Amino acid sequence: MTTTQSESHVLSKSCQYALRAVVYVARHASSSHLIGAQEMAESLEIPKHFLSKILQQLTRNQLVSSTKGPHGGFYLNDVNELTTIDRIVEVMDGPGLFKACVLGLPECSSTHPCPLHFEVVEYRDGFYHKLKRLTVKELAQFVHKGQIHL
Amino acid sequence: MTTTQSESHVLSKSCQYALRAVVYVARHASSSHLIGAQEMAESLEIPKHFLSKILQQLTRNQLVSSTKGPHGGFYLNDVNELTTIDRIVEVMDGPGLFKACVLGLPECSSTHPCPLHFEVVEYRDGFYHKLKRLTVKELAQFVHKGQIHL
DNA sequence: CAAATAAAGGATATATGGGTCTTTTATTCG
DNA sequence: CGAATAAAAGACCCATATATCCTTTATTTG
Repeated sequence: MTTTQSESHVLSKSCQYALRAVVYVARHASSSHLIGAQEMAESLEIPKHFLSKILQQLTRNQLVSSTKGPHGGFYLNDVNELTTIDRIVEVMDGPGLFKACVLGLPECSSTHPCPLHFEVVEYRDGFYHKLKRLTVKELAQFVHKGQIHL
Repeated sequence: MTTTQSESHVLSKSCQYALRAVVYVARHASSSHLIGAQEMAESLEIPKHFLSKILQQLTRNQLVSSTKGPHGGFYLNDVNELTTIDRIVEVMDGPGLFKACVLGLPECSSTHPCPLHFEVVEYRDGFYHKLKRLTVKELAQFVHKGQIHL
């Protein structure tokens, strides 16, 4: 009797790492003091090379900024700080996530719904709109307060 | 520039298949007319052998009933029909899903929250409680109405 | 009982996300 | 300029979800 349970998750690990990294950068970096992938990987306990890949991807999509060389590293410019969380998710996990059917059907909408559609849309959409309204800057500020941790 | 987007999902494919299969059985099987994995796989366009495995797992956990041999197949007994959807999800994807942190942190709760915790708990919990209140029987009945499809 | 049927079960293959390693490019500083 | 530093980029490996195949067990029917 082998009870195999597949792992499932709302956000991919890459995306989770990306969000934590961005918040970390928002909190610890400034234009005069950049943060390296090394330090970030250690603090957040994320595999270094994997994190580098993720930061690359974020940089390419202009969600974080970087410079090479000594004292180089990552930081957020004024535009980056106003990135909304849904953008990061979109870049990492693709645009399909917030539109996808719970049951995995290719066609599922209010005009052609799966049996679960009307039962659960509100949670998917609510989640989406929340992330759409939340900026990196705001999210990072939460960390100051109370017991909030990364 | 390789923009790798990992696919993410709330429910694993196995779980999605499981839910669709159970609803299919609820709608098409009766104690006098069982449904075979073959027919189900074709109708739902799910790989047959993979579906068989899933049905096995559901049967072992007594969420569906089955008999072997000619005219054998799957059906739901009175108890099976009252299974709530969250049970199926739990059996397929494990119990962790509805408790898991969005950011993947091992410790995350209202007393020790991640930055996103209070922003999104309501959607995770709302989703969970919805599935907890919904039975297979009820879900299957939705399919009768309107344009709902599997 | 024998043959046929279909689920149960186990072993194995494939695809993908996750993770590692090495080389190249850009930048800083002595 | 040359050495050191750190990101960018590409190749590669590993674990797991997904998918397939084959054998065994149970049940029905002639």
